[in-house]
Parts: sequence; structure tokens; C-alpha cells
Amino acid sequence: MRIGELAAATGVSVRALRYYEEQKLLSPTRSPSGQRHYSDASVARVLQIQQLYAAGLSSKTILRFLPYMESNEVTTEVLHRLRAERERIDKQISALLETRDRLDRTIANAVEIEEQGGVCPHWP
Amino acid sequence: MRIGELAAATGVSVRALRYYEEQKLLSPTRSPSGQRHYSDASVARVLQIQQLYAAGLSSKTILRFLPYMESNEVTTEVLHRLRAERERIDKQISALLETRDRLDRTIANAVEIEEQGGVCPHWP
DNA sequence: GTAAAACCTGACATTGACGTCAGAGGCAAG
DNA sequence: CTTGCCTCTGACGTCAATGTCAGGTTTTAC
Repeated sequence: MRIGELAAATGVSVRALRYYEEQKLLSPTRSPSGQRHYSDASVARVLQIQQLYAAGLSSKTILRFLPYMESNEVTTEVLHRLRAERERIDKQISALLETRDRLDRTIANAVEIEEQGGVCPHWP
Repeated sequence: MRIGELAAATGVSVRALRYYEEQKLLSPTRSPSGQRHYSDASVARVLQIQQLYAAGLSSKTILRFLPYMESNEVTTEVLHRLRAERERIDKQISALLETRDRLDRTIANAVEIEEQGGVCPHWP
């Protein structure tokens, strides 16, 4: 499949796909004329890349881990990094949970006030 | 307290504190000579700002919410935005949980292989 | 065969949250 | 008074993940 099709299939821009290649996250084959050609498996790979980006991993980090999330060969070195990254994500989750709770309390508080007729924000 | 002290107290750089002021997140008073002067309450405020940044909120979003997380006056308008942001954070948490699970499976898999003597990554 | 659509490379532009540097002024200690 | 540290403003630099544009080639559709 060509780059435009892959873009359509994944919802990722053509520019982004070329960027992923630049970052070595993708290695499409080339037609004689130089056009990129992707396998069907690329769709899943791109989606996974997107998910990792969404989790806050950088392209460098993704590059280090992606091969090991697809195959099974893991050095203890990489295992360490995987665990470190897991910890980082864990902390981020905790921080987000705390922030969410804080938002929840703010919202609950606001609703309560609203129900009481509450503090008018447009007070004279 | 002066800017350097606040920086030391919060672990945030002096540059960042000036940036926060630029974004209207802080409004220190000024000494006659123009030096910034912060109240003790600024410490907590800066820490909260940091937490919201860490949760992925932009300075604009923080600016909208911060007053309402400290006082109690909330318009239905802002309430809507609070809920929207809560939803966004919720989705981000889900994505992170999924990624963490994925990492966990990868790690577990790797450990299993390792215990079996497994695939040697430095194979001749 | 020709035009439209898709593709190529290369390069500069953007956004956010700062870092960093220059040049100048402010302030407590000896 | 001067030394040294802190602070000021202003401005340019950075980094990551793209967007966008220019100028040219290739593929597809009629």
C-alpha cells in the first residue's frame, strides 16, 4: 500500500509517516521510481506508535522499545529501560488520577453551590 | 519573598516563574525598584501549576481553571470546561493504563524467556 | 495523450515551555 | 566604595512533532 492509503487507514498525516521513517520507526520498501510501499502490518504498527506517543514517549524511546514489543528478543539492558519507562508511566498515571480527583472535587463543590442558588459570579 | 527564593522553594526555575507571570498565572507585587515580591501562598500556587502542567494542561487552560480551583465561584460555562477537561484526562489515563499493561506483558514475556535461558541477544 | 491526482525531496514555519545570554541596575558586607 | 550576588528587560535559541510550500516526477483516469 502507498503512503496516502496508509495515512487514510491510520488517520495519521502523510507528513507524519515520512517523519516516522526519518526517525527509523518505519522502513517501507521503495518502488523503482522511489515511491514508498508499506505492508499491511504497517497499519497496526503506526497505530501502536500513535498510542505510545499519546502515552508521552518520545520517538527515541519508542524506537528503542518497538522492536522488543513486536519480537521476543530482549536484552537485560532493554528490560531495565522497559521497567524504568513503566515506572515513569505509573507515576504519570498517579499524577493524573490526583488531578482528576481535584477536578472532581472542584466540580462537585461547584454543583453544590449551584443547587443552593449559590454564589452568583456576576455579583454587582 | 523574592524570585530566587520562590524558585528554590518550589524547584521551578526563575525563568519559568517569569514565564508564568507572562501567562498571567502569577501576579507578584513589585518593589519600588521593580523587583518581584511573592507571598507565601505563591509556593502552593506554583506547585499546583506544576501539577496541572504535568497533567498535560496548557497554560491557557490552567489560567481559566486556577481561579475556580482556589475560590468557589464557578459559572456553568466554566463548569462545562472543567467537565470536558476531566474527560480528556480520563481518556489519557485509560491510554496510559493500556500502555502500562502492554509494557507489563512485554516485560513478563521477556523475563520468562530469560528464565528459560532464552534467546540470547548477543548470539555469535 | 493529456490532465488530474498522488508522490518525491528539501527546506523553512509553527507551537509551548522554557534555556541562555547580554547589558544594566540593585543591595548587603567588609 | 567596591566586590559579588541577585535581579531586571529583551531577545534569540531549543526541541519535538508535525504543517506548509516550492518545484519536480510518477501514476492513474479518461
